[in-house]
Amino acid sequence: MSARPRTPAGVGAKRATPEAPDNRRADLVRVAARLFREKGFDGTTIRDIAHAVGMRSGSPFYHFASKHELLMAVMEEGLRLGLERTQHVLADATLPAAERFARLVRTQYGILHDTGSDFIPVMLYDWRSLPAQYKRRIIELKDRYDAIWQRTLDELHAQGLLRADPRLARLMILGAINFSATWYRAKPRAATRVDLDELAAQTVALVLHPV
Amino acid sequence: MSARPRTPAGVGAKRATPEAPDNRRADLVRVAARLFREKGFDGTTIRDIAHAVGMRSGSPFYHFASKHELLMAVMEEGLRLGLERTQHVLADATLPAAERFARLVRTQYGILHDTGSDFIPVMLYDWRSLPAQYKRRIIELKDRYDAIWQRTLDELHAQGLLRADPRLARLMILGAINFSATWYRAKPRAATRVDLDELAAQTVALVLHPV
DNA sequence: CCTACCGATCGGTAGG
DNA sequence: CCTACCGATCGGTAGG
Repeated sequence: MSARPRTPAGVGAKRATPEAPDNRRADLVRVAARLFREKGFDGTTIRDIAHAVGMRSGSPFYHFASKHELLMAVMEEGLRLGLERTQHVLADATLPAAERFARLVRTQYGILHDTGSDFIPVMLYDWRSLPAQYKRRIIELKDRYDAIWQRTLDELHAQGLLRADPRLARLMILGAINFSATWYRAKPRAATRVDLDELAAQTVALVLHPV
Repeated sequence: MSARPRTPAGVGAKRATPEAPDNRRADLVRVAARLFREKGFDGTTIRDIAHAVGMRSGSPFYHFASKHELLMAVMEEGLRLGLERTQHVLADATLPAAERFARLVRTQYGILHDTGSDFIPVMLYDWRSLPAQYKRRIIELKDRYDAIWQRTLDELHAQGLLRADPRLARLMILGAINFSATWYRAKPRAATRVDLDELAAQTVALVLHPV
């Protein structure tokens, strides 16, 4: 009956080992992301999450005041990680806009489909379940995300490489990519397999109009 | 206790008025679609649905064996209606592929956003909640839907108007359109308003490469 | 289609 | 972080 506690290794440490300070909370967020993605927010119980990290059913409430707060933590973590990866694409300021765009697209596919990248799909598909008061906070982060894309798309439009209103283009392109969360599987029948590099290249080919 | 009445439309019909034969079932499907779309399948109770059509909480089970069967009916109705509208676009065989494509796109936006068109969004966002046994039936209809799009996209690709693998193009284009279910509102601040005609035109501009 | 109801589940809490 | 538990909700059913 016990697959449980995980003795604190440190001397007087209460819950944090020196090597991994307070990673129980992080465990909960990561596992919750995976389960929410698989079964949805409503389809996942606190008990599911607790047991998946070796806790009893009441214990997650020691780390989170409510199930909704855990949902918000998942989304926040997703945007934090996503922003980091996305901003990294812009580090090289000498890159032509078209090349920068190709990397943004590839990065977004990674954010959706890399192993352990369950946070953003949860945000996309369980947005409805997030209480309004938490939404504001997440929207703030999401706006910074969008702004990065918008700058590059505006450039492409100015260069004549993008033939649609840049704001709508952003919504449509991110829509096309994000929707892959509903159909893309890393391991389909080997024959039909498309990897993320190929998928990204095809996305670029679809929307960029060479001059 | 099989819940399978279906009033015979004939002489001794029990609950059906002459003007509206057996429209209680249809009422349930329509109202369920709206509520599922707004609050999700798990976020909507049978009581919500029953009360919205003026029934008591147990009565929907006179028409549907389970909540899941009601969900399937919603999706089935959506695909039936969607297939009808989509096939209608193909009626004029003389239309050039590009024009046919433009109409397919516009039709799909209508299917997502016209008043009362809540069925397909439910399919898109609550697919996870449909039991596997029902999925097969819905997938069959969905495949016919996809096939219509695929034929037109294959033509566009052959004509050099579409610069991506046609199968991936279908997934990406329908993704871009379908994702509008998450952000498009018919009545935003009047200034930023985009109507469905404009949205469709911009989508075509984004992906078609004029030769 | 209604009344009356049940069994199970679930988020959350008290107290240690 | 665990034990033990509660109140509410919910899908579904019996019987008319």
